Formats: sequence, C-alpha cells, structure tokens
Amino acid sequence: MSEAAQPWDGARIRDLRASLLAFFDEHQREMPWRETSDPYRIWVSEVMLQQTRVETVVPYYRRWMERFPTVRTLAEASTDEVLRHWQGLGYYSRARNLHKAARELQAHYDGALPTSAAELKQLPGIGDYTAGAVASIAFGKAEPAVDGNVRRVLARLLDEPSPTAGELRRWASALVDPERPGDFNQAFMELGSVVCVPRSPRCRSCPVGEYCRARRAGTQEERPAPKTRKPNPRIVEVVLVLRRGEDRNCEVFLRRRPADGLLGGMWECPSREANEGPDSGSELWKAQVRRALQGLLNEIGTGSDGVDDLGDPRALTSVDHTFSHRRVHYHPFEVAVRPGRILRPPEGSEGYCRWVPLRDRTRVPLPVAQEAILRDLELRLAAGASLS
DNA sequence: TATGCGTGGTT
DNA sequence: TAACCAAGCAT
Repeated sequence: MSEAAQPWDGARIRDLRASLLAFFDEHQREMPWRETSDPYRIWVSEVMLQQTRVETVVPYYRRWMERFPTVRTLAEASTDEVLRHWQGLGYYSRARNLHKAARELQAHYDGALPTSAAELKQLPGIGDYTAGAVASIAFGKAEPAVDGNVRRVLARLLDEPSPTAGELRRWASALVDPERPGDFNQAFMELGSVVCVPRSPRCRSCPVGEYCRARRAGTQEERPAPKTRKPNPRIVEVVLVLRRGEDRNCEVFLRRRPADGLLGGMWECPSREANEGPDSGSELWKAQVRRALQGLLNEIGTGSDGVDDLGDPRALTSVDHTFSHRRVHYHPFEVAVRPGRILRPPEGSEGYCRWVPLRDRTRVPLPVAQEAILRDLELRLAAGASLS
C-alpha cells in the first residue's frame, strides 16, 4: 500500500545500513548468546527474550544451557524439568512450545533446525519475529525481524503514529542489510533499547537521527501512539495449604494445573475463586472460606476425613500477585492432617497431584505467588509458630 | 484485529 | 500507588 510513506532511496538505505552497523560494531552489549553461532542457542535466546528484558533472561539462559545444551537433551527432558528451568520467567507456554518443538525436530529432523523463516514459523512458539530473528542471526538470511524496538524506531523515523504490522514488515524488509542481516536486525533492536527508548529518547546520540521525521517534527515522544488497555480484573482466591507433618520436614499437597491457559502445567496448592474478600464482613468471609476449603477437599477426593480443625483453619499471610491480565489476592489457609491418619491422592490421579516435601519443592515448577505462599509457611514452621 | 498469557523494573 | 512496558505468540 503506502509505498510513498517510505522516503528512502537506494543511497539513503545504504547509508542507514552503514550507520546502524557501525553503531552496533561500536556499542553492542555483551550477551551470552552473542558468543555462539549454534542455531539452537540462538533460538532459545530469542524465545526467552519474547516480552522479557535482557538482564532478566541472562541467568535463565545460562542455567538452561547447562542443563539442555542441545535439541536432543531438551527433547528427552520431562515437562516438569523444562518448566522448572523456566520458573519465574513467565509466559510458560513459551517453555511448553520450545519443548514440543524440540521433540518434533528430534523426531523428524535429527534435531536440526530448518534454515528458512517460513519453515521456522511452522514450529510452535515461533512467529514472524522469532522466525526472522533466527533465520537472519543463525542462518544469514535477509529476513526482517520486527519487535517492539523496531516498531518504535520505524514509527519515529517515519513519524507514523500507528503503523500496521504489514507496513512495518515491508519497511524492515527494505532496510535489512543482505550482507549482514543478523547484525543489522540486532543493531536495529539495540538502537531501540539503548538510544531510541520509549521515554526521553537520546536523540543527540542517534546514529540515524538525520533521517528521523519525528525528531524533526518534535513528536518523538508521541511515536508510536500508546495502545488502549483494559483494566485488570481483581480476583480473590482461597488457597488450601494442606500439610502432613509438623515441622519444616512436612509435606504439602500440590496439584498440577491443566496444560493450557494461565500457568499451564505449573504446580500449586489447590485453590478456588471467592466471591468477595475479607472486607465484606468477617462472618460472611469465614463461612465462605470454610465452604471453599471443604469444596477443595471434596475436589481432591478426601472429604474432611483425616483433616483437623476445618472449623477454624489457620490463616497464613495473604499474597497479592499481578498477572498479565488479572490481579489476584491469595488467601492461604493452613489445614493439617491429623497425626496417624493417612490422606492419599485419589486413585488414578498419579502425576496430577502429589504430596511434596516442603524443603524439596524445587523439584516441581511453582508459580511465583505459590512459592511465596510456601516460603511463608516454611518460615512459620521454622520459627515454631505452628506449635502454639 | 482483539484478547489472553507472567514477571519485574521504571517512572 | 498505579500505569507502563519489555527481542511476541496463539487463537
């Protein structure tokens, strides 16, 4: 469509490429995945970097490569172990898709990645951006890679408030340097994350400032235009912290969430949504808590048999957690199994729920909020607070 | 095209 | 405190 929106002729394109590559050669930051040409490692880094900051990714990337150095080692690992190495990074479907893709590659292509962007895009978890990034960085293909940085830089260069994905892709395709496509794409992103930042961009240090329409117009702070967001709903959840044993050596009852959706495949204490929080009236709240806990016990197939003192469960420290699209106020309640009674996970549910030693909980992947709940429990038990 | 999907840092 | 946002993908 609007070819006219792209003001660059051949000479300017060559100059833009040279300026960006010179900037990259001079100012690029050190990153562990820039020390390798292994397509697998570059792929993993790109997936980890989706919606995630470089500094956050680095330690995860190092641990990942120590444990899963090849497609094969990843393909042969269990879902739990894969998710454990992703624990805390968020967007857990990335880990599940990476695992699934590794198994496909190992099964059909002897563990080798395809080299074209179109083929890469067929793999789960690889979209337009990641396909272009891996194809250009690992395989030297002249493919565009439009991430949030590139989108912002292009919107400013052309002073376009809301460029479409198609426009961005066309502009980036025209710009990418066929001689050094991987370096060019990384240079574009590096510029966005170091110089052409969202607020207060450092235009005086910009290597391509002479081509920037927004800078000339003084509109760089307004490009691109912000997206509208829906407010996050606030949810209250009652959490059943079922404990077997008296001290830090106790076990807790955990179950695995369904493979899809929020925190898919992660483990947690059983919980259910409440209608209202504790502010809505103490007696009402207490009754609701008892009903929720009893319902959870029924769900996991135990009833109240063997469970102590459900009439007055012990409230633990509440935990607030913000997810990408909701805010949850967790109210954990500690329920102890009466000594001498044996409470078993329901038959046929093996692998779906289990007792886990509190001190060994790193063996299962836990969401951040669940880890906070269990850490609080551990501290209380260590302090002897449960012996009152 | 719009929405769901984590977490942590910055302002 | 709350809003914003970061090397996006799937549906």
